[in-house]
Amino acid sequence: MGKQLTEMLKGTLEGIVLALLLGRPAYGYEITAWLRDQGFSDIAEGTIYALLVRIEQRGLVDVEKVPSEKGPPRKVYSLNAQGRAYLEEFWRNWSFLTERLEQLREGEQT
Amino acid sequence: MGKQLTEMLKGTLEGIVLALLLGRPAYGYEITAWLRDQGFSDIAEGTIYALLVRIEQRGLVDVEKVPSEKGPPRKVYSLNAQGRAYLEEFWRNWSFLTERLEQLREGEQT
DNA sequence: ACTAGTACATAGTAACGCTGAATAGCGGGG
DNA sequence: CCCCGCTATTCAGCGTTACTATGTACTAGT
Repeated sequence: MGKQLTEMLKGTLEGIVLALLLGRPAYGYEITAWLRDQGFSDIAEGTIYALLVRIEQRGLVDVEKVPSEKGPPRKVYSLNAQGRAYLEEFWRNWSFLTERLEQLREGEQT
Repeated sequence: MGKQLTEMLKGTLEGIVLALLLGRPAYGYEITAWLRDQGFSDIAEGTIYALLVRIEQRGLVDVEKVPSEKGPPRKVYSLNAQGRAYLEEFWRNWSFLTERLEQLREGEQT
């Protein structure tokens, strides 16, 4: 992964995962695979698990342990009320940033 | 500044400053003031100066020392060829990110 | 027994932005 | 004169994040 994109992901990756969890509950391994599908070519598994631990400790998600037929039990995460509020704040901040950058980008071709 | 936005700025603030410098050369104090104007209400001065040192050491900008009538001499930064290339890469990465997030945000109201 | 695929966890590292303080030059008011 | 306020830059120390690399554990197929 490019160093630039890695830095940009800081703070954003969390929002991406929370947004995904708003749509449907999911577990770490699944999320990693989905991200790779989306073009985040080599996001390390460790990154996702660490992130999930963080958002769990902050009380943004509920966790349920679900046995799997193909390996160790899955920890299925789902967004709770606090997580939804946090996600909304994320979108507000994201909008703020994109607006500023859009302006900058347009001003460019003057 | 919100913690969320602080994290989102990582990697992005650098692009913002480079994009600004593409438009016109500027010095640290000026850049800080401009950012505050743009709504980045309390970006620390120290942050900008550290960032400027970084991009200078990476050879993305040229520096010229210009005496000031109102204080110590200014270090005026201007984007060079390498910096312009780096900025283009930044915009590519930024586009990638915004596209992914736009998709996620739309999928939300389903 | 060995391998591969599934699934989670963690210690150590690097990079970035923030906090808080220090330094330095110049102007004007008490 | 001296201190205050504005301009302008610098630096040490901190917290957070994503990456690297490795380890654990369960199941199925050979």
